[in-house]
Parts: sequence; C-alpha cells; structure tokens
Amino acid sequence: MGGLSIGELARKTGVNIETIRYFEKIGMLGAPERTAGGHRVFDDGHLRTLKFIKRARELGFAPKEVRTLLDLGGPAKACCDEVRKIAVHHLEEVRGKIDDLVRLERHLAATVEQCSGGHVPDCAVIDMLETARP
Amino acid sequence: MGGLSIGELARKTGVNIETIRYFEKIGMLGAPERTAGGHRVFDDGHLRTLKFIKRARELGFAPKEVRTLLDLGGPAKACCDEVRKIAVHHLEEVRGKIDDLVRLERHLAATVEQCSGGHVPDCAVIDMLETARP
DNA sequence: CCTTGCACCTATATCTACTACAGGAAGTAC
DNA sequence: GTACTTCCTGTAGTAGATATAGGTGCAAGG
Repeated sequence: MGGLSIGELARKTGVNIETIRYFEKIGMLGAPERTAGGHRVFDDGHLRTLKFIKRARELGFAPKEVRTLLDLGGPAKACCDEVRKIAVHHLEEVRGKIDDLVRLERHLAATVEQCSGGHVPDCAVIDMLETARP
Repeated sequence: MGGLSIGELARKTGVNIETIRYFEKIGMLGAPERTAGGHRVFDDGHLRTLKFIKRARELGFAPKEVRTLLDLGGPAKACCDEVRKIAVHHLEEVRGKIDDLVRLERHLAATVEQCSGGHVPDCAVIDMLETARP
C-alpha cells in the first residue's frame, strides 16, 4: 500500500512538512519516490524512520546521535553493542543534567525564600546573580 | 582605575571577545567609551554587568529573562517584586525540567538494563525508540 | 623615529536545527 | 473546466552566538 503524500506523513508523525523536506535535504531521511508531476511519495519505511527520529529527539538524543542510531539500527543492523554505548552515554548526560538542575533548584528556592517580595532596595535574587560562584 | 580593554574584560569575565561585542550590538551591554583610535574602554559597571549576564546564563535564565533582570536591577531599581516573579517562574521551569529528565532517566536506565550488549538482532534500545509514546 | 607584533577594529559569513515565505505547478472535487 | 487545496523549489529568516577577512591602533625594543 504505502504511498503517503508529504502532508499525510506530516499528519501521521506530527512532524512539520518543512522539517520533513529539511530531513531529506540533510540526508536524515531517504529521498522518496516521486509522482510524474514531482510530488513526493513516501512509503512505510519513511514513516517508521521519521517516527524514530521524532521519538529520539523527544527523548533528548542529539541530532548527531540520532543519525548514528539510524545508521546502526538501519539495514546494517550491527546493533546492540554500539547502540547501547550511545544510550548509556546519553543516560550519563541526563544524570549530570539532573544533578545540575537539582543544585540550581535548591539555590533558587533558598534565594526566593529570603525575598519578601516588597520593594526592598537590596534584593536577594539580584544579590545571588551578582555574586560570583566560588 | 577603570579602563579595561575588551581583551582584559574577556579575561576577567571568561566571556569571549566576539560575544562581548555581540552583547553590545544587541544592547545587552552598554556601549563603552572609545580611545582616539576607536578601541573600546570598559569601566567597572561594564565588568559588573557582564559578570551578571554570565552568571544568570549559567544559572539557566533565558536571554530575555536576563535582559529583564538587567532592566529591573539596573538604575531604576524597581526591584524585588518583579525580580522575584521571574526567579519563581524560572524555578518552576527548572522543577518541570527535573521531573521530565527523571522520567527519561528511568526509562533509559531500564532499557539499557535489558540490553545484554551482545549482537542480539532485537535491540531493546532500538525497540524503545521505535515504540510510540502512549 | 621606526619597525615589529599583538590586540583591536568593522563587516560579513558561518553554525544548528529548523521555520517561513514567495511564486508557481500538480492534484482533486464538482 | 474551473476552483480549491496541496505540493513544488528556492531563498531568507530565527536565536545566540562564533569565526573569518582584511584592515588599523598601540606599546615596546632597537
């Protein structure tokens, strides 16, 4: 069956039409067939790949990582070992980011706490921002 | 005292020279005096402001928020009330981001756990990415 | 005083990851 | 066959910088 127009593909994946053409241009998504008149005709493979890309981006994988994952999970199917490395690396980054944000959260919460909200000339938040990190 | 060249300012703040000029161009940092030959001469106010900008960016405040904070904490010193609002808003965003990342971390960790790291044809990580979110 | 060499100047281009036109042609519905 | 929608290409724009090209300023040594 297959045979999706770019608009249908966009609706099915939630990916912007312009973005689909962009992905094709940068080689992230394979070039589809064309009608006699030049309109793109995508198949189920394109649908799968585009969903994969979208999901990976939502999960915070960087565009370069997505590309590598596509190569690894693609026809070659070298799989698991390399894929796992990328996922673990990503996991470590996520954990680091969480730590950073938790520290920031504490700092901000403590500072806002000190702040009366009135029109005090000396402001704890401004102070915090003006104080260089140790 | 005063009288910093752009290079000195860059060294003292850790902000790239090009970025300092960029901040001046977009009005984030006031235009400094110039020597007869056209070289910028920054004063302690610029130093303070630039340190403030850098710190706020490090703490994850968006460029627009930084600009607002600068306006509020600047000569007008309307202060605290508005500043507090921005900080609280930012705090809420940070908390939301932490929640998202923690969920992602669990998902990734569980998936990687399932993965032997061998050359299994079906890969848990690829599976995860191919499975649409509910 | 003059040269050397670094720091600095402006203006423009590049980057990432897209998004948004403009102007025209293809496909579809009646 | 005409109206309407969707699609086409190509170019330009976005934020938030960063990098480059080609040209001066300035300070120190000889």
